[in-house]
Amino acid sequence: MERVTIYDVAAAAGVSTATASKALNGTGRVSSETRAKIKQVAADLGFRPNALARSLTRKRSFTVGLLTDDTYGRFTLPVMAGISEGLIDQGVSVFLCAIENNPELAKTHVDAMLDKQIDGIIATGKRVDRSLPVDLTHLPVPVVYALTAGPDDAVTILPDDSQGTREAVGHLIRKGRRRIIHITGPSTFQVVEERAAAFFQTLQAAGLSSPQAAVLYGSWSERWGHEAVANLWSHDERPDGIFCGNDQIARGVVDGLRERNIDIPNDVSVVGFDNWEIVAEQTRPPLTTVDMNLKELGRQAGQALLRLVNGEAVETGMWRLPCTLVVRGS
Amino acid sequence: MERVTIYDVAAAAGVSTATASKALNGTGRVSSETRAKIKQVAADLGFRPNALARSLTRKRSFTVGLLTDDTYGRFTLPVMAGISEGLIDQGVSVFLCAIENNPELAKTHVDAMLDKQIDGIIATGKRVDRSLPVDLTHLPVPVVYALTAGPDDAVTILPDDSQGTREAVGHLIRKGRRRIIHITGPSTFQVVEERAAAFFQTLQAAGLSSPQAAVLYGSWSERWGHEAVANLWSHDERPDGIFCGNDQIARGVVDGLRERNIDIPNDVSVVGFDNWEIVAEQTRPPLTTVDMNLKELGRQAGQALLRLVNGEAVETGMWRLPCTLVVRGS
DNA sequence: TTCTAGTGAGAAACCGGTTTCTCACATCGT
DNA sequence: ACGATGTGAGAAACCGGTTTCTCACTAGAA
Repeated sequence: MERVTIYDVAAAAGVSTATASKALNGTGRVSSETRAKIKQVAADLGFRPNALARSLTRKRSFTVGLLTDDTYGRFTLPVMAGISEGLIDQGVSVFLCAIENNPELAKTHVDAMLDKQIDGIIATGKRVDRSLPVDLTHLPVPVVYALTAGPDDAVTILPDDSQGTREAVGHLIRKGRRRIIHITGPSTFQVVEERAAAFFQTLQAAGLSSPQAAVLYGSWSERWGHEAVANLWSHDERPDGIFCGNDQIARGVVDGLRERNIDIPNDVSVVGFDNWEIVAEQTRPPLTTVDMNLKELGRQAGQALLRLVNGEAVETGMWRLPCTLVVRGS
Repeated sequence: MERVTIYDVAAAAGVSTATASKALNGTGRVSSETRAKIKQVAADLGFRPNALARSLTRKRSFTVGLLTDDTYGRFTLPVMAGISEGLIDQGVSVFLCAIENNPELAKTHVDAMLDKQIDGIIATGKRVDRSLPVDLTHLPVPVVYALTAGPDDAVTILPDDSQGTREAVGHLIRKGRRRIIHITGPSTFQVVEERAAAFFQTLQAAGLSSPQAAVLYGSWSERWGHEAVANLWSHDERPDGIFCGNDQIARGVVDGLRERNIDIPNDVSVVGFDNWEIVAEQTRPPLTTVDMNLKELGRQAGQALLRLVNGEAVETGMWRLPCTLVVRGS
């Protein structure tokens, strides 16, 4: 079970390791016959270069670190899958580190990754207006931020919440809804503000009235959606279109409406946010919702990091990636 | 931003790199004064050894691979967190590879990890009766299986589904329930069979009748739970205790019962499985459910792998880890 | 024919550590 | 006073690659 080294290949091909290395990597000057022969021998022997040794001289480990504070969350895994998918053909692997909200743990992980000579770091989280509990600004490697706050001069990749909101509200308007409200999370979240602003703007652009009361702030829970419906239906002025801040709220809203025997989507249309399939598909009826394309976001984060690692120029600042409306039954 | 090497430390301390290495690692023969001095110098200079170089000679990379087919799932992340938590103090990092159900992708990832000289692999999945789409039996590194099927002579770590079932059903019995049924997933799943068997056994041991109809097989969805309740309540013989195969089914059951104005937990008690907090806590009332302690499972998988890597003896076969009943309002 | 330029290949240094082996020197017993 | 033993430290080899630099040889130009 001994690994085949480049020495074995060189010996078997009757050349020096220098020539073998050059032949296999397509660098330096080697005649095409020699190159072909060495490649053949390497293939026959099942030679696989030791990435550690290679990294040592190349000063590139083909490894990136993914830092997240979203241990149980639903955001990290799709982002991770996207990163990994976008980088695997370049031979890049991903260290995933879940650091909860623990600064010491974060530091430990960052140090460990640095010691292992990672080429760069992608920081990701669950809130775009909070940064991870560790300072990544003066590291010897580039850092890309995804779904979490980073410094202004870094690349930060986020979903386009405004555009997603326009998609959602536009859909409601096209469905003929006129009394549209927005039930969302705590106003302390930046995305909540952003979506609320886009919400008002879209209504206004469509010439629809937008009373102050049209946005209800609460928590990110089903319970809040349920409760909001109870409040709304205790008054006379009832909406016919509801745009929710996430799928859990939407789920609570739909359940609340169904308990009142309100026909979805004929009497009231509901649109969620996140496209968390496990929630959206099991809601009765299945939720129409906004997908943030997290996998694509991860992929772009990976590509951006790789360009930075290669010293290529990358536009810094916030990148906004479009969301997609997924139309289902609500 | 140049990294400090052991040469810098040695030079600054006026010793050879051999002595510096021995002093810093506590190996070889070095006088305690010299050792102290070198350590001091290393600390002053902020020396951090290059893990790549170290791995090259030590033939230990302090890196393990985690292979999973559970891209969006809720199982992988807790397991991962447990592994990482249990290994980080030993300086071990984790490569996470989401391989979906794609054999080629799996092979690519495994090869990449092997090239990077990982010390071992943990294979994890979403079904204990399915193996990953890649053969891990003849690898040059040890493999531990968690929540997925592995060969008989390997270490496979699983939750103790039977014990979890006993906890759940025992709880119902202690609550005075006498007509207990089990609503669960497809009978093609091994865990479904296992839990059903433990279910019957527990009832029998308590001297309760166990009609064949007491186990209802369906899908892992809320919809199925909802539907099962509709079927049950269209007959006369109604249960007063329901043990569900997962929290989503339980969620459907609870919703179905609430729609029928049945008082939970006074008229009927419901127990779920998984303790998927996002579901269990938002159910009204919150779900009493079985927690599989996935984080602990991950931790143990990590420890077991590390022992194998160190060449220590580890008992092979299936390890069953106890589940914990989490009592909430249902 | 001689000088120059170009080509293919290898020796050796290097990346940054670890480890073996050797050796000078101090200590001890007799 | 002398050999046996023990101790601290360094030279050098090594891990498995990559890369620079040198060199022999060939071909073309003058």
